[in-house]
Amino acid sequence: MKLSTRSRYGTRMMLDLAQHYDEGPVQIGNVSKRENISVKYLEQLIIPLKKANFIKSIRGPKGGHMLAKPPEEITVGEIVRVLEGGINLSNCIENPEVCNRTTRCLTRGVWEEATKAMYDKLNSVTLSKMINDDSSS
Amino acid sequence: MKLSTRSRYGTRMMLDLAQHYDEGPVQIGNVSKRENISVKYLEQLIIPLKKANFIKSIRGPKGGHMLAKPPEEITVGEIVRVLEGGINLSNCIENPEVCNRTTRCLTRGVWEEATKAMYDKLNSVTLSKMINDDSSS
DNA sequence: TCTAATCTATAGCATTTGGCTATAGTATAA
DNA sequence: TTATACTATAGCCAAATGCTATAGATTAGA
Repeated sequence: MKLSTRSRYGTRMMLDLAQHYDEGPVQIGNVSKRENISVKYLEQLIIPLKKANFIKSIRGPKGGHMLAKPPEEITVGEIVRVLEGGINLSNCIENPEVCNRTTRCLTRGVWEEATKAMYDKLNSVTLSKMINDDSSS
Repeated sequence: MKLSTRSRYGTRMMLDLAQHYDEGPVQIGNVSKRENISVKYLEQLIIPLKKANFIKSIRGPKGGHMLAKPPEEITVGEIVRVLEGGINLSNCIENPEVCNRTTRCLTRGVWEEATKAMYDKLNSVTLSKMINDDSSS
């Protein structure tokens, strides 16, 4: 019942980009140093985030990555949804055949509701909110 | 980001026991047949549930297992907490050294809040509620 | 035009975790 | 005393995770 490092590292990267928003493109190597995450791993996380239109990239020398929209318009929930494999606590929703007759549906609803509660919370937090709420910066 | 089968199977077993509450001890073999879960796997799940005082067992022939308290006093959240390994989306709470300086604490709070939101929901659902809410029974 | 600095894509692998099975018991009602 | 239950621990296979490596494509600037 852990979030994958994809989500957690990806969120940290997005937060790093948010902190350097308006400073032009940020090189992935710099994010790597600051966040202590391998360049190659970050590169993998960038791909889906670009496809989801959260990051835009500029190629060539002096290129780099930056948020595709302002930090107040990106929520943690969106980032997690993009990076995490599935978004449900159980997969009996997509695959009803894993249920047996006796307690079918009895447990399903709870897992759905709990998943929703979690994402509702994550959706309520934007990158700018995270930065502003930080008391140590 | 899936719940383990321990939690899901364990919840189904508890639900099964709840449905046969007041019928005397339930043999693990019967739960196994009804829920289509291996006896040996169920036996493993019973141990922690007994330690947490959610199940009591009677040995010998005609023995079996039963809920240690009424279904309305047991919540899904309690069951999941007992059966799931960790209860947090991230383990940077217990192990602060996995955090790096730059974004320390910035992300931690979100994971904590989302975890709490999920458990708040699970804690609000009792076994009896699940049975009564079922429209197909 | 060339090239260094960057981003892109895919494959692969080592470790961990999850999910389950097997073995060897212990306890007890009939 | 024995069949029917429950208890405890070890081990194994498969899948997922977390990361690394290799090869290549793009492009601003000299």
